[in-house]
Amino acid sequence: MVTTLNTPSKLPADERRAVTVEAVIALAGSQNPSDITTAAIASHMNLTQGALFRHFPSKDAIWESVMEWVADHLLAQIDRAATGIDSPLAAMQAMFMSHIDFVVEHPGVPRMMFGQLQNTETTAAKKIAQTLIKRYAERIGARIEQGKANGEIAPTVETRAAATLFIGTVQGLVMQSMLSGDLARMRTDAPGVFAIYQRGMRHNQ
Amino acid sequence: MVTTLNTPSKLPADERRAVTVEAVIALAGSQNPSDITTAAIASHMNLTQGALFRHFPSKDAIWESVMEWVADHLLAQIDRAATGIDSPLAAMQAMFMSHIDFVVEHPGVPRMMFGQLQNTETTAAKKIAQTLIKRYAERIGARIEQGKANGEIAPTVETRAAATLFIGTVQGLVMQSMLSGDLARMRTDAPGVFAIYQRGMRHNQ
DNA sequence: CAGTTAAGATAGTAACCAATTACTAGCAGC
DNA sequence: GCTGCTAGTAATTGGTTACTATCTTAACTG
Repeated sequence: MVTTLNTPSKLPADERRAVTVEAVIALAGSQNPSDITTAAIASHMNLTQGALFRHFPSKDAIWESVMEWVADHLLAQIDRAATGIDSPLAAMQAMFMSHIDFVVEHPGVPRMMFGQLQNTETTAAKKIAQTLIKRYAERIGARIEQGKANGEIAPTVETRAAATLFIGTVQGLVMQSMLSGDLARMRTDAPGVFAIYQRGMRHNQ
Repeated sequence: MVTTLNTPSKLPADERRAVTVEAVIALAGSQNPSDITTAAIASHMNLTQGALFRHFPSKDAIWESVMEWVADHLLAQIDRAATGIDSPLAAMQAMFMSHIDFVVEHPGVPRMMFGQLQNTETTAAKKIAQTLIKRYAERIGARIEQGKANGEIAPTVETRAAATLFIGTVQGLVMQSMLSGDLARMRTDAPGVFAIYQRGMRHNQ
């Protein structure tokens, strides 16, 4: 009756791919993504290096899967945070905080995003990262337009600039916490930072 | 009378080091810093790879020199932009625009900064990058305090949060332009973005 | 102009990395 | 109980990288 709770040494292909993605995300939390080797990925999941290539045709394909995971989960998380909130500014605040939570839970994610966007050749993984940010900006932009129609947001605000600033604000927080090495600091700093953003957007009265 | 204007084949050590730094900055403008090889650096300056190690003990030492160059020049540029401007908010705007100009002129710089900050081991180059951002934040923080005393900036604004947001704002613009591949877009988007920031900071009346 | 030396060329080396290959254990279905 | 499939191992390959040892040359200097 000694049932082992460890993952079995052999996994079906789709599960193995999922575990691989998780391994990469975990590793990115503690080292520069650009020097995560296939050997490191494999050893982190108790597998030999060569076995990885039974499930992925190349290392690039691994990155592609990882970035897909990131895009799906991040967008789902901010969508979930914003549902049921009528006020555009309040919805944006919920998305902001939920994004921060996501990063604190998965510290490897911003590192991977930065890493992908630095590639000058357009890899598949980079394209996914680009699409993610584009969709993110669209969601924010829609709320801003709502807010303008609403009277909540000043009509003089440029929508594209405001969406850029929103994303930049998150990135700034991430960067500062990467500098200090204290990820939790992001959560405590977030409200004050967002307050200034909100103040810049809100229509007086 | 055929005086060649080309740089001579041999250079004194200090000049060679300066040229090396420039080569790295140029290369970072068109490729991921983490795969700039010593061979690529050397060939970009018409030198053999081995010759580099006459002037630098290691590749890390090259990165150290490069980051020193960045820190010195960026801080000098924003200081120059702000001198003689009494209004804190106006000074911050000048620093903002001047920072954007710096990045447009040296597109490799943000890439290198991101690259350095992703290293988890604390290299000498990373320490310089950290110090740079710390000093930058101090300069911005000082202006914010001036503005509060001045009555120009709302007293409710948290100084640290506002400094974080300032830097994040620049980073957001950089990131968006890296996404689109259109660096010049940064210049056109910058005023609208800064306007929102300024609106969030300013004391009403 | 001769002698010195700093700077560069050439040709390595050891370490590392992604990808491939030959082989094997375990299981399912006829 | 054999057959074939799936997932894995272990060893190896070709290529790249930072760094070095040794020889060569260009540029000052007295």
